[in-house]
This record gives sequence, structure tokens and C-alpha cells, in this order.
Amino acid sequence: MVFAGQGDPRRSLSLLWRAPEGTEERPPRPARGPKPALSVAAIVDAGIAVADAEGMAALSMRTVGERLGRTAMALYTYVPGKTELVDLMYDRALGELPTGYDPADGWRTAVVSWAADTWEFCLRHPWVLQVSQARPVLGPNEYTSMETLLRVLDATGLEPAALRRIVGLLVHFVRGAARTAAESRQAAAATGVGDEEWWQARAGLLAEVVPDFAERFPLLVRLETEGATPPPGDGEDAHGSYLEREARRTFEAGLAVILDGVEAAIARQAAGPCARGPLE
Amino acid sequence: MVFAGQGDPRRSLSLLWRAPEGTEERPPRPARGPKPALSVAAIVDAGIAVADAEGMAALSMRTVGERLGRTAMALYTYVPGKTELVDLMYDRALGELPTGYDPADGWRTAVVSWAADTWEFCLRHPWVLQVSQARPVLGPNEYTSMETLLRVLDATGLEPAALRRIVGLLVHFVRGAARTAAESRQAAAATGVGDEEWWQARAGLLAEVVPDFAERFPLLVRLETEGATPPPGDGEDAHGSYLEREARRTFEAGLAVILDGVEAAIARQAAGPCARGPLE
DNA sequence: CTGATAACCTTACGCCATAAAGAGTTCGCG
DNA sequence: CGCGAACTCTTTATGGCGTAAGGTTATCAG
Repeated sequence: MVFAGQGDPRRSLSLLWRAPEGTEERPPRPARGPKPALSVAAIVDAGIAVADAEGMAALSMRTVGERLGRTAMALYTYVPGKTELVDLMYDRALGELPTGYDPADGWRTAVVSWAADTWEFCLRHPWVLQVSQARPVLGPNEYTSMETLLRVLDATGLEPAALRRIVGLLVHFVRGAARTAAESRQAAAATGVGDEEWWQARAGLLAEVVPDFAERFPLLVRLETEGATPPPGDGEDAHGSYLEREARRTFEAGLAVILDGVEAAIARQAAGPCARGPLE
Repeated sequence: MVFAGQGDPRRSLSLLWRAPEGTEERPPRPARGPKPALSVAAIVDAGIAVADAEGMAALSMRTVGERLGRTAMALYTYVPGKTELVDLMYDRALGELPTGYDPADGWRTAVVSWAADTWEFCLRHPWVLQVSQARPVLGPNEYTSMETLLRVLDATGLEPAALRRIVGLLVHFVRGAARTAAESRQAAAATGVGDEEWWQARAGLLAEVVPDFAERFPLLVRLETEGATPPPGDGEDAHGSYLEREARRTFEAGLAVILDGVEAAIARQAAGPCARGPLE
């Protein structure tokens, strides 16, 4: 797990919120010595490229430097250290997310769109799921994405305390669900073994090592055999492995369940302050 | 992220499912050469102790070896490598979870108990949240815990496909929610800075670096100021920081919302196969 | 041109996982 | 009893990591 901002917090924050070059807050440059050939933005982009392509594990100061034709140490002129680089990468990536949803079709549709966008974002940049949320990065785009979700949920008319909990619930759920799909993809890429292959090999071995599996886990076996969507005939298609599509379906169904619960909470709040729901 | 089983899969599996010493499946020992002073179990316990105390980041073959008075390399006689050790630690820890819940008070109460136990388990061993779920460890206790949850949910009478999705939803949610609380605790332990301190310092810096924060994120500011539970007067008490207790409340409220949704799904299924809900 | 300064490099340190090979111990068997 | 096989455990080495320290060089102000 990568923890945020262990270095000088002030420097981290001003890097995250840095104004575009040349603004009054950022004088062009002291203009002495050689011109910098790199920039924070270029380094962050290179970092994202590495992490997207090879995963967070492959992200090192050396690999990022190499991608820019520099040594690892060259980066330290621009960025205080690796943790700050990851923070910058995280916040920069978050900038890809939409910043507004049409409230015309109601909050529920908007939340579904938000969740789908977030899901796809997480699959595009699986490494963002490995950035700790406990001590948030506190960058502009992190705040913007929170504000965006809040704007959507504001339409529910829920009171602040309930709203906070719903936000937490939605974020946890989307991240958790995306994590499974993303890790599956990462594992496949890292090992070169697809999901189906892997599971088949493991199932065979398991049957060998644990001959009494069916007696020990009857419900698991029943759930697996009964009502399983048949895996497609010809391996993986353009939309990822079978398991990945299963994860997507679990995600959509779970979101629907959650939104049903939210609607119940709204109804309860509308019924008056006496009827206190589970959100208090 | 730690991926499971990159070594010889057969060896991993038989380690995970190893029968107790002396069984017919495991002859006492070839009995030649010095008696082993260590054992897989002792190493796994030492690993758990290290990870519990210092976090997953501090878990290295060296630290585990040191705790047993050995070098790092001594462990390789018992365990193929670090990934296998982590798998074994994970499955061993899962053995702490209860294996059955009283169905007398209904499935909902049982699920709430299950969730609370899982939550506490995750806070007791925060590192388990860093073990990838995409390629499961496939150990006995992992399967047992799934079977336990299934036994609880079996009482809902939901059909297999819906059941699978509910299981995924619950597991994602509990892990996601616990992760925040656990990471917060980990970060506090790793940096020696408590949550409140950290946030106050950051809030001050943020106000300095981003003077127009309130204009840019009006909803966030409103949500923070309105209806906030006042932090307790005197810092952290026995039950963790203020933020950790907030996380716990978010967790309980979120679970209630989810269970409301599950009840709706049950009602819909009972209404007949024509009324298809979001779980299909 | 000179001296200061900033960008970049080389080197080095202490971590990490683990491969390879050797040291030391304990037994089965001749 | 004694030898060699089998086994545990250590030492050493390789190639990775983040980054501290210090050197080199390009580019500027004066």
C-alpha cells in the first residue's frame, strides 16, 4: 500500500495545486543555469504510462526515468520523492473523470452514470485502487470528483449526515467491485495466464488435493453448479474474460440494490423526523 | 499488491490443505538429518505477528526469520517463497472467523453479526485487506468462510444467480469499508501521527495553499460544516480515532441500506418470476 | 570572461527476494 | 562403529529498490 505525503506536506500540496506556469503565483523561472528539459507534468505522465502498462509494482523511479531518457535521480529535481509522484499521478488521473451529470433524468440515473464512469476509470488505471484512501491525497481533482458526486446526490434532499454515509457507501462499493475486476486483469497481465485457464488448472489441482471437497462445502458446490451462466464457447472476447464480465454484472446488480436502499431512506426521511431510518 | 501462488501451484495447495503431522497422508518424516527446529505453522504465526504489529510493508523474509532467531534463508526449507507464506498467513488468519451463525433470529440478524465479525477481523489483521482477491488463495479457511456466509444467506431463499451477486456485494462492501478504517489505523501507526492531528495540519495547509477552496467546492464545505457530529473533546479513546468511529458508523448504516435492498429483492422474487428485479 | 546556480549524473548505502553453494548435524545401513 | 546420505541452516552473491551525497556540466548575470 502506498501512503500519501510522508515528506514535507507543504511542498506536496503546492505541487498538487500548482498553478499553470507563468501565472502570478508562479514566476516563470529564476532563469539561471540550464533550462529544465523535463517538467513535473511530463514526469507524472510518464509515471501514469508506466503504471498503466506494467502495473504499480513496476513503477520505480528508474523505470519512469528511463521512459524519459534520464536516470532515476534526475526526477528528484522536480519531485520530492516517489510517494509525492504517486500522489500527483493519482490526482492527475482523476482529472479524466466527468465533472458533471445531467440532473434531468433524476438522481438515480445520474448516480448510475457516475458509477459506470468511475468503474471504467478504475479499469483504465487499475493502480489508482492501490492508493490509500485513509490519508487522502487532497489534490484538486480528488476534491472535484467528490463535489461532482455530491452535486448528483444533492438532488435526493437527504440531510448531511445521511448524505455523508451514502457517499461513503457508494465509493466503497464501486472501488471494491472495481478492485476485483482490475486485479483479475492485472494478474492475467502479470502472469500471462488468463482467468479461465487459471481457474481450470486450479480446479483440477484442488480436486486432487482435496478429494472430499463436495462434502465439506456443499453450498459452494451447489451454487457453482446450479444456475451458472455458461461460460462462452471461445475463450475471452473483446470485453475481457468471463470472470470480468461476471464482476461487471455483480457490480451493476449490487448498485441497484444499494440505490433501492437509498430510495427507502429518502422515503423514510420524507415521512418525517419521527420515523428514523438506518442512516441515523 | 500481493498476488497469490506464482510458484508451483501444487506445492502451494498441499501446504494450504496440509493434514496434521502424522496422518496417513503425511508420514511422520523421512527421519534422516537434524530434526527441524521450525515448522510451517511456527513460521506462519511469526509472519502474522510481524504483519499485525508492523504492517504488511514490514513483512520480509528477514523480519520473519529474525523473530524466530533464524536467517531469512532458513525459511525457504519450509516455505517455497514469500507469496506462499502470505497465502498461508491469510488462510490461517481466516480460521479465526466464526464458522456458523444462529439462524433463529432470522437471516438479517445473522448477516449483521457476520459483517461485524468480519469487520473486526479486518481491523485485527489489516494486512489481509492487501491480499488480492482476484486469484483467491483457495485455502480451507477461505472456503469455510464463504460456506458460512452462504449458509446464512441460504435462508433468504434467493435463487443461485441472485445469491452470488449478494455475496459479492456484501464482501466488497465490508472489505471496502474496513479498508478505510484499517488504513487509517495503519497510517497512524506507521507515521506516528494520529488522524485528528493529521487532518488539522492538512486543513491548515490547504487553506493556505488554496485560498478559494470554499468557492470551488461549496457542497463539500457545506457538508463538512452542517450536521457534523462534534469530535470528542479529548482526542482518541479506547475505540480508535474519531475518524475510525465515523467509518464504523458509515459501515453500519451502509449495511442497513444494503440489507433493505436485499429484502426488496426477496419480495420481488416471491412475487413471481414475471417481476424481475435488478438482480437478474 | 568569471562566478554562481541549476540540471543532471555517478556512486554508494541499506533495504528487499532469492539462487547457489557450503557448513554442520543426525540418522540408516553396511 | 563408521561412513555417507539426507536434512537444516548459514554464507555469499545477484539484481532489484528508494534516495542521500557529492561531482560535473551547461547556462545564465554581472
